[in-house]
Amino acid sequence: MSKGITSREENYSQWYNDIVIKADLAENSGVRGSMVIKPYGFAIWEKMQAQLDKMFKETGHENAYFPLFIPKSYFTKEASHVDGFAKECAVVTHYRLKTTENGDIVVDENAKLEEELIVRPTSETIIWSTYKKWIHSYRDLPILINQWANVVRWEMRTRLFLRTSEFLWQEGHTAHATSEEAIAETRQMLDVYAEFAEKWMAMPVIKGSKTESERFAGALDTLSIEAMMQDGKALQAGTSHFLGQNFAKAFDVKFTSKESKEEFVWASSWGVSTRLMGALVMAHSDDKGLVLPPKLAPIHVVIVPIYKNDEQLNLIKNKVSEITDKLKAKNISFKFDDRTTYRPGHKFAEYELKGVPVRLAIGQRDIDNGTIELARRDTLEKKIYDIDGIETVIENLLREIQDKIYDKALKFREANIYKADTYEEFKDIIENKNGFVMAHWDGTPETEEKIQQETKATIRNIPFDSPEEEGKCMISGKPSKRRVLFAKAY
RNA sequence: CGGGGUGUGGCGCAGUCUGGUUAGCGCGCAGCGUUCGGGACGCAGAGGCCGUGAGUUCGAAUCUCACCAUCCCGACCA
Repeated sequence: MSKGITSREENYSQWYNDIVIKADLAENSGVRGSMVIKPYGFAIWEKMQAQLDKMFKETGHENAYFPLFIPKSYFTKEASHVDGFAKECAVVTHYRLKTTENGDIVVDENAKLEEELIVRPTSETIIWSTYKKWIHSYRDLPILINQWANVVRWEMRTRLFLRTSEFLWQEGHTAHATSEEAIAETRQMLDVYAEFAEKWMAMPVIKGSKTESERFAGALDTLSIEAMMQDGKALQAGTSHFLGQNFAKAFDVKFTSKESKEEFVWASSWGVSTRLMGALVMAHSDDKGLVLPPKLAPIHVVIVPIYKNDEQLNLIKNKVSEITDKLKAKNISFKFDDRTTYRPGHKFAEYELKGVPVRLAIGQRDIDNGTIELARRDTLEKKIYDIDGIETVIENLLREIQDKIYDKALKFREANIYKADTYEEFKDIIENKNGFVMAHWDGTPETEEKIQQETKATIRNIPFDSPEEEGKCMISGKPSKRRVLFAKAY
């Protein structure tokens, strides 16, 4: 029984909170809806960032940085974009405080800004107002830029990592000469996200297009990857938007084409956020704590010494340094936990909580026999190995764990994805089985809305790999060419 | 923004209904000793203007009012 972690069965959402807090990933701050990301949590985020950044650069993108503040007038140029974000914007109205006679600090009303500044909820507007200056000719295109930044969306209800008022993310903003090229970029980046989710986070995802009503504010098309969490709910893990010429028109960004014609620029934008941390937790962890895929674990191997006196400890230390030299050579990260203030059992529990993939325990008994105990976090299995060659065992095991937790997540998803042909069936699955439902839909926002109202399930996306098949909408009976993905979502 | 809950040592809570000497408990913390192959044990410690303000009362953690903070559920959203 783990100390202080609510079981998934008992209360899934409390379980999630417990893991985030007890594994030392993050905590609530003094600011409503904003969290402190703690060193261990941030280390995982840094690993995610490093890999994503590498993938962005491999696909030809460069990093840049745009301002946190957006003048209100920029923000309001693209109508549907404003509609989408207006209700959740933090606004800066003053630039100075003053001290009153009784010592209170108050806003200085004389320091009112001429034009209010919006704290960016996303950066399309500030970036497109900048691109206007950069783009004149087809020779200036494409522009392939990413930025790592924080954004603020004033959410009604927040949850650590899954939805916070301020969050960290990356946002790519690209400009192209043709529609085809922008569409290809949009799709390419979705593929990058999917690859990252599956190969690094060990989290299978379903790629598809959003319906019109779920589209990003200002986009012509929004693509998403959707992952299934252990409670059967969907989590949107990344989005990539084809923006058409909407922002180019709003910000008057034109270029002269090869044919000497003046044309508006085509755009894409795409992003993933610290929400991925929440996805990572909910995809793999168990009632004992976090389970991390080795590729994102800050520490691959923890080594716990078991000893009765200094003499034994010194023997162990010597042996361990031989092992760690070999781990270093293989680029496997490790921690030798020789704290004298905690006993081994305490450390075992602690690293299980933190999801360290592999644990080694070594005591006098092992020194005498030339052995070492290895425990893997994903299955909690323990086994005795010869110290000789342990680094190779670990190297292979890390790879195996990475694959195994992916397989486990995939099997779980497959076991919890259903087909429904009637609305009765559909409602039964959504209410009683928890999971994804593939069903026919007539393509209208009205039907989508009705289903959401009645069941709380939404269309997560229209999967790319959903095969063409003749069907009838389960509500209206109108013809439908393929099934779409329904689920309750985070 | 609607509904509900909670504010008491660092953390988690009891005490509040039925006001009364010194506000308890568990964990944690600091000390000594014994321990150390799955969250150790003993001994003896430190640490509280009971969320804020006003009121009722001889007397308030406890009753009243207001405010603030925070969490959960809904609507909205990555």
